Amino acid sequence: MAAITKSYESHDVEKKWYAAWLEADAFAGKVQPGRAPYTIMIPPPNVTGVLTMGHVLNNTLQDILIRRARLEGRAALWLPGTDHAGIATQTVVERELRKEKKTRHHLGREEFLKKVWAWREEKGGIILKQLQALGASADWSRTQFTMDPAYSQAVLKVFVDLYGKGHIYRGKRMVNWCPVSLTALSDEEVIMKPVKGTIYQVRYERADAPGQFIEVKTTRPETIPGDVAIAVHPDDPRYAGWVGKKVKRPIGPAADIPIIADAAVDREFGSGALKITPAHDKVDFEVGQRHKLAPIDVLTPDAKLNELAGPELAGLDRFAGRKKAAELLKERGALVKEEAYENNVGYSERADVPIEPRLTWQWWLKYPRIEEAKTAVRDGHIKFHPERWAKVYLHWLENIQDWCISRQLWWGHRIPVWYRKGLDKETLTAADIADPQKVHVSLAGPADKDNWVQEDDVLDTWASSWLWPFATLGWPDKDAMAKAGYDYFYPTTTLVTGPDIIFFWVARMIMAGLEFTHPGQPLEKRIPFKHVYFTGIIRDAQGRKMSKSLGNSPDPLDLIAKYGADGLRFGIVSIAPQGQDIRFQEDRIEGGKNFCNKLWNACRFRQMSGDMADNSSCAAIMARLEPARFDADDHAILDRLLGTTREVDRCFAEFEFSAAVQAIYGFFWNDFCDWYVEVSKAKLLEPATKANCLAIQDLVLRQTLLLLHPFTPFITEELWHLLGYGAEGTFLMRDLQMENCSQIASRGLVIDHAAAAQVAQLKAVVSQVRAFKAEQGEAASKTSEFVVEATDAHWALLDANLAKLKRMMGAGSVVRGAMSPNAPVTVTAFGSWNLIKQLKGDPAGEKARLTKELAVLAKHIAGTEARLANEAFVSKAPPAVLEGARQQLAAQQAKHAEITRLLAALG
RNA sequence: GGACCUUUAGCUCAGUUGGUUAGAGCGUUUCGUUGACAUCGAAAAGGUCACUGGUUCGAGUCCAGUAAGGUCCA
Repeated sequence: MAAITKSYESHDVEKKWYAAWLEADAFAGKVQPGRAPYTIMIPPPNVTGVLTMGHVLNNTLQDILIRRARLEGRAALWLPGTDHAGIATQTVVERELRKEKKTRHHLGREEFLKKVWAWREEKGGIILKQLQALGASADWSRTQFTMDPAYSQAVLKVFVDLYGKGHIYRGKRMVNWCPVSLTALSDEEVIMKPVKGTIYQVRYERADAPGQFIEVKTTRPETIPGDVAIAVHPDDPRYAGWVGKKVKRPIGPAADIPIIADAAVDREFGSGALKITPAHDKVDFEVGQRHKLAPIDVLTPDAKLNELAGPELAGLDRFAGRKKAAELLKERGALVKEEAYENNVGYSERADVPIEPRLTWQWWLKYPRIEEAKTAVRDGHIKFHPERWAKVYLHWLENIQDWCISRQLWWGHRIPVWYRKGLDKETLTAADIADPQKVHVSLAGPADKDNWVQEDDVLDTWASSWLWPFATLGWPDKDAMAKAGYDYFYPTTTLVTGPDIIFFWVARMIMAGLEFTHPGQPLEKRIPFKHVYFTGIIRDAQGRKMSKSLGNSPDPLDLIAKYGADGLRFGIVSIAPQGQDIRFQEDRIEGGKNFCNKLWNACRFRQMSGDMADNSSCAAIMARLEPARFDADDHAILDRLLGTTREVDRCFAEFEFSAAVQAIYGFFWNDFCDWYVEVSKAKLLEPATKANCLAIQDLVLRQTLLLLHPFTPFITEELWHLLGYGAEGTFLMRDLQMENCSQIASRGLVIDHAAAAQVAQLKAVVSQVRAFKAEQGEAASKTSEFVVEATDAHWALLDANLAKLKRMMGAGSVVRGAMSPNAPVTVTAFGSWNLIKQLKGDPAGEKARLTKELAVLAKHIAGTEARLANEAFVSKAPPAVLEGARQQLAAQQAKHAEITRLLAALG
């Protein structure tokens, strides 16, 4: 067996084991009848994406879950992949084209798509490689892409299917138009931002009564040429005589527009009159419809004013047009006032420019299974962690709007609709669309393709990724489904994602799963997952979101190089409390690295302490234990091992990953390294106790490696082999099923809890004596001399543990005797301790010190006495609490008496 | 405007159904390299648990309200 080196070097270990795992096909998700499946579908990262800290957190958690599932003996499948990210990917390739002074239109659709595929082959999906550096144990042989042929078929089939069911329709409606990407967006892709701008108060002159004006307030004067009416509230007495009259449009082509009455007008806002511009505002559009007013669209698709805006404005972009419009209004005396104003403006998520409400033909989806989707979460078939997100989810479903699923892009799933050649798409009626002679909708397309033209638009990327949990398992192709294990792995077990895509993706996947999987079967068979774990968002130390533009995100690959993948994983999980945002601090990652080194060195100590014995299984190690030789420390460490194992079990059940890591950290560092390993040093010198002590160490290390493996897979696999826990050619990560507490306990291990409790008391004495030494200026490593005055019972206990105590507290000798007034003293729960120093004592200083301690003690005693004197407390508090208080008081009083006695001796 | 979250040590955060004198890591200070580990060890200092009321024998924890910060929806 190789000797363990002095410090842990992550790089080679990571490379070696990842390659070995891949070689052994250890990540394969296989159907294993008789075992429960555990399935995770990766939230497919954008194919243009690179690894961010958010991905690190998210994928570390998925890897933790999937590795733990393997250790629990479940058939684990973690299925990876990427999505095609319509706008993002098309933008990346268009940017490259621009370097050659070309646009996609120069190439044409077919050639452009070839370029995108070439880009994807060459540069897309590097994030998946990066995930491997993190140790992700996904089944790479199953990697999927939303534009793969089979996946695409599923997407198109769903379109045709939903169209056939009447869920999809084509409609000319107001959409969120991105003037940079030149496509419609869904409501979810619009981000509302408060914007400081100007509000203009504009007056419109009565056509029939010159000199009379009606005033409106607007932030968008450049749209005045598109005004078709002025609206007032029907019950507004100020305008009772005005409705039905006409006013002159102050700029743009001259026209008289009517004053109309509509209840949608807010009487409190401005003067209570509203300009109606149906082509450029959602509310105005609805008003226009009600009053049968034809919209006038004064903007081009890239948000420049068009000729309908009139010659002064035509050709200007919307912001320049706004300024110009204000100037024109001023010149014509129509501008009453302008003032600073802040309002919420919708921005395009991708292009970060204000969207334009725009009237266009689009494909819309009426969501299926809305009620079932609510039920699934409300009744707990799908559990959200933390639970509170359920409320956000349900609220969205309560207010759900039809989904605009068409995008004016080339990269994506082209909508499987064909129009008869020569049809004017702009003027199609609902009846036309329903006519199979005019519009054809199918997977295969029309037989006589030459007579038809396919729809130009593609589907929203989310209209493909909402099928992810089952389209990745071969759906809807029966053979592919059988091969992928669809019936076995679906519904999946857990989804790990960020709350920012709860509507985009989570809610839509639920509806898709309910609609398309296992028709006719109960809801719990059709849901796409049983648990959804929402991670927090990683922020920088100042609490800002990490972003490329701020440059405040560290490169995870740099962190891996610096601290190791295990260090990064351990660190990031330790600072990720459930459901809260995370402030990233690199020192926590350093802490992860240090923990790995500590683990490494504890194993190194074991290896140096004695020859390795049979470590081939938990049972083999248990057989080496000698319970008859157990001392209190042996009982205590095994007690803590079992307690920690139980705690980690609980944490996994509750999705409390950081708590799990902290439990393991505390146990291993404080209980094992700081105490048990140290007390072992005395035992290992004794032939009678050595073998048992080594067996206990072997057991603790083995079980700790198992608990840790999901969090730090590389170092645990390495140590597993270095300490002989696994045979060559086997893997902890694949071939091992961990024993749980009850299994260990059932092998005849009996923990003496009283003995374990005694260790806590001795620890307290050691700690107190160490502090006493430090206070007295004695170095911890110095072997100090002590005289102890104690009762027979206390001395007996101290005497039985003397070798260990001396080592732990740094004592040369500890002898029983009377306290000397010339030596400093500390009063412990196990007698009074004199520190014998070469220098003469300092009675005055000693007196002051003890007096101070006495005062603190007296305060505590008074508090405890008051509590116990309270009749209500004594009669109502539970017996255990009462007994605790009484014992505490007795201990405090005994210490008080002892210090009083020592003070008296000082004179 | 509606909903939710957060507020505990210098910093980042734990604190499970209310129960002794509120914890951890980092940072700070002091001391220390004897054979696991200086990526370490020993110890110390540091908190009016945001605020105001209430319930209770007992409140960081439960209830009501206030303030500050944040997120989502409209």
